[in-house]
Amino acid sequence: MSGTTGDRILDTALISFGTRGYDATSLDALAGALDIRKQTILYWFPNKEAVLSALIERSAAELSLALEAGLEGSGEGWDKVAAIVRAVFRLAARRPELLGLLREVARLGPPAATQMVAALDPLVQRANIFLEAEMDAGRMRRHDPRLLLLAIYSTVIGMVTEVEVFRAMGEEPTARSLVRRRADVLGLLRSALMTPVEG
Amino acid sequence: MSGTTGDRILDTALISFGTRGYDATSLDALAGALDIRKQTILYWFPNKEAVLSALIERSAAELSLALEAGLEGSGEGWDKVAAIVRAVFRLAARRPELLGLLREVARLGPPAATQMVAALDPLVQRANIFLEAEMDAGRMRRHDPRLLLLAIYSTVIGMVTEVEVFRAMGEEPTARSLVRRRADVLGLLRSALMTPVEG
DNA sequence: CAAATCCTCTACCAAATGGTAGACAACCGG
DNA sequence: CCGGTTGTCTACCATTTGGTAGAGGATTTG
Repeated sequence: MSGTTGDRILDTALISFGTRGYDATSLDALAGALDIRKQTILYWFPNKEAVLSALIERSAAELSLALEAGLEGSGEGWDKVAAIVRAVFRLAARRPELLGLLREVARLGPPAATQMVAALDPLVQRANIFLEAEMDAGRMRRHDPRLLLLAIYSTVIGMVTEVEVFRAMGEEPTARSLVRRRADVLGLLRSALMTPVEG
Repeated sequence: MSGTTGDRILDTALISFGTRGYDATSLDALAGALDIRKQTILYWFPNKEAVLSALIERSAAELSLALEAGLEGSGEGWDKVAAIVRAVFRLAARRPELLGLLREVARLGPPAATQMVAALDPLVQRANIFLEAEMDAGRMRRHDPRLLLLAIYSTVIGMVTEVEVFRAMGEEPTARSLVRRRADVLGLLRSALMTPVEG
């Protein structure tokens, strides 16, 4: 995967924290998955919390990178929103742990959640500015941009990370099902966000 | 709060599982909060998992009761959706643990998630039938009703339970902020779901 | 080549966890 | 008033947890 043992630890921690959860991942289990001893982890990080903290920083960076692309390129208006939503679904398919971690950290609360939100702040700012501009241009319905962002976040992240609910409802977590969900979310969001075209 | 010690245990477990989480709640802590010994818990329930299981059953019933009311009374079309969303927000204000538990159980996965979904199945069925009828009547945009339900679920539950994200973003969890979120969600959902009135 | 640095390991440890065994008091029907 | 049931407790226990202490091999550096 990557260079130092420290990096490998974070790689594995991402998967385990992002799927099983932080509490449910013991240092021993983490070490076991890497075929090293727990003391090696504690050499690279002073304690378990520090592993999470470093992981948050790294993951926020990767998340930002993946989504900034959407905010950067690709037209404006709805196209841009769609591009970002697509980017999130792409992440859900290729790196589900990353979104899982986001959710887990949100659940853990401070200080982890605070750190994650802080690390994602630039992204949030850009999104806010974009949304306001769209509203000013009359392409999007007026809303409090912060609330709007959180609503979009809830919807998309939920549709992408509530694996267990889907499984329990009989939806197998296949690539096909993910595509269907994406189409649905896109349709819903367009109706919800965009002002109807007149003509 | 209520009758038997078994009930009191569930009362307290609801709060703790629903806010701190299942893993983060030890039997000792649970007992401590009730000023009893952990062995008393293990007298009423064979093990920790059984506490969760009983709690799920009880909470699903309460949840159903609170929401069935919305599905039962109050007009049709949008009014009904709004009534249910309002019911959820009312729960968020009065019994946040209940929604917290829902979320926690969804995260825990089988068997807990499966049990919860099964217990809520009647509610889901009714909601599905309602949505299909609305679509057939042309009042709502066409969607796969299951996906639609999950999208609404994600949005509303997210906006109501992602306390930590809101806090980390500087939104204090006040009653006022909850009301604003409710208004926003209602607005968004109406645009997303309902076919525009023509005339 | 010696000394320091870097990295991983073995050996522990105290605290907490879920759970078992069984004493003991209160209560209740015959 | 007595035998059984019910409910809570004390006393343990094995396992797991996050973490410490420090030995020892490799690698770099003077």
